[in-house]
Amino acid sequence: MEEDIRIYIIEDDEVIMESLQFLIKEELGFRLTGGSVNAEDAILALKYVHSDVLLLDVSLPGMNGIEAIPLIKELQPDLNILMLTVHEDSDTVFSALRNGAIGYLLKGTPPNNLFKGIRDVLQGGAPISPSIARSIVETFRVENIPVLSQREMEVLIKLSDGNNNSQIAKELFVSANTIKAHIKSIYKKLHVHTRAAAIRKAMRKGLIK
Amino acid sequence: MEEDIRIYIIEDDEVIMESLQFLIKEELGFRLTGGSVNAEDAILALKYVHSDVLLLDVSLPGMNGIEAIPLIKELQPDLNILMLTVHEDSDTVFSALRNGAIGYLLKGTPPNNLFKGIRDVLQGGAPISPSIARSIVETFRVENIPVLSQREMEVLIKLSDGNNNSQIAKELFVSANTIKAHIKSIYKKLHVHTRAAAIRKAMRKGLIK
DNA sequence: GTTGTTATTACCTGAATGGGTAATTTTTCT
DNA sequence: AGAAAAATTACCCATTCAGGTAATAACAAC
Repeated sequence: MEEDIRIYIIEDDEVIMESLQFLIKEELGFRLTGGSVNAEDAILALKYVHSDVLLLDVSLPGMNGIEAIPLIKELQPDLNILMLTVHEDSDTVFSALRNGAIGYLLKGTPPNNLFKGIRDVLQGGAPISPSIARSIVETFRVENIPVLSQREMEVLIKLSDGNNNSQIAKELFVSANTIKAHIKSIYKKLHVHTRAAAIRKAMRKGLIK
Repeated sequence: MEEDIRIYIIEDDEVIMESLQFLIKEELGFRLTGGSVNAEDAILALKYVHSDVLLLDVSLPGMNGIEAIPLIKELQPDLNILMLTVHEDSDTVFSALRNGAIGYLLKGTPPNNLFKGIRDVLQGGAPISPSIARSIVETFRVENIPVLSQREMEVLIKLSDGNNNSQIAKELFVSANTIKAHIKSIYKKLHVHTRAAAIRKAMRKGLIK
């Protein structure tokens, strides 16, 4: 009773795009959620379409795939990004990984390897050098420590003390509406939607003790 | 514009009790919130009376002062407990400190020292060996790790993931009311009143990661 | 065999939260 | 000087939370 793996594709080459779409549509356990021919369009679409895996071409017209990664991660932090590349150029791959991609697939790879790579990701692996690559990735990735403004930090700390919005407002001599605004902003930066989750994430990231 | 320091006394010796009550009533900046002649009565009263400092006689009829400490701490975790003792018996003092008392006052102490001792506490000190005692206390105190039941832990973890009550209810196959009950119980054990504070405390205590 | 803890559910109420949108002011960076 | 980011406030709305009270059942401890 597994759910389909939802896949989104960003690829400008028509032939490759159609071939990938065809393969995914036909393969059991996979579902296509959409596709774009450039990063800019994709970023607009990805605000609304949620997927498990993104196949992202490295070379795109306009913004290239690697530049797009952090922007996409902003939208969907938990989306697993796999780069699509023609040859295994280590510089390219490394900067992709450093930016937040989880692995890469070679464009010439046979369908079965492609599917295996995608399934690997969902099981916590990283395609191509399955396990080792993953640990390298973790090491190299620049720990995306969210930057909260000074004011947001003050709010966060009081939040963690168990204060509610109006209590914080009083202590900081501003209106409760302001505190709400700050908290919304904190949620956005930490990618959470509740106070409880915000505190946990903030503690894990070392923002508060 | 300082607020009065609110003091509660538990002392079975009538003479000493009256003498302390008199002193506190007369002294500027101090206010008596109540008194009991034994721990059992006090525990009932302390459910309703909030104070800053509790003067607690070591030797009491029935439950002694030291045994009473953890029970009182359950009711008012932030209450500063000062033991009243006749002689500086280190065993007694140490077990009091280990149980959660913050310091001790000798019964023969002149009024001014008494007041100073109490003021010390409110300023983060610990009477008798003002600063050093404090750090010793912290070291010796058995870290009262709250014991959450298995079910409460499950709820806590899901809470920290940012789930709300009804989401947790679904995942655990019980009603949202049940989750509410568990969360209330968690709050009681952790001495908090909000989710945010619960998460922080739980993380600090190592209950969750 | 009674007492205590845990788990479960329910109902009520007022307060608080999270999300959306929008606008102004101040700071900061370029 | 002009653009971008941070801080401020406001209003609306539906949902959620926190606290209080209460009751039942299962199970362990004493």
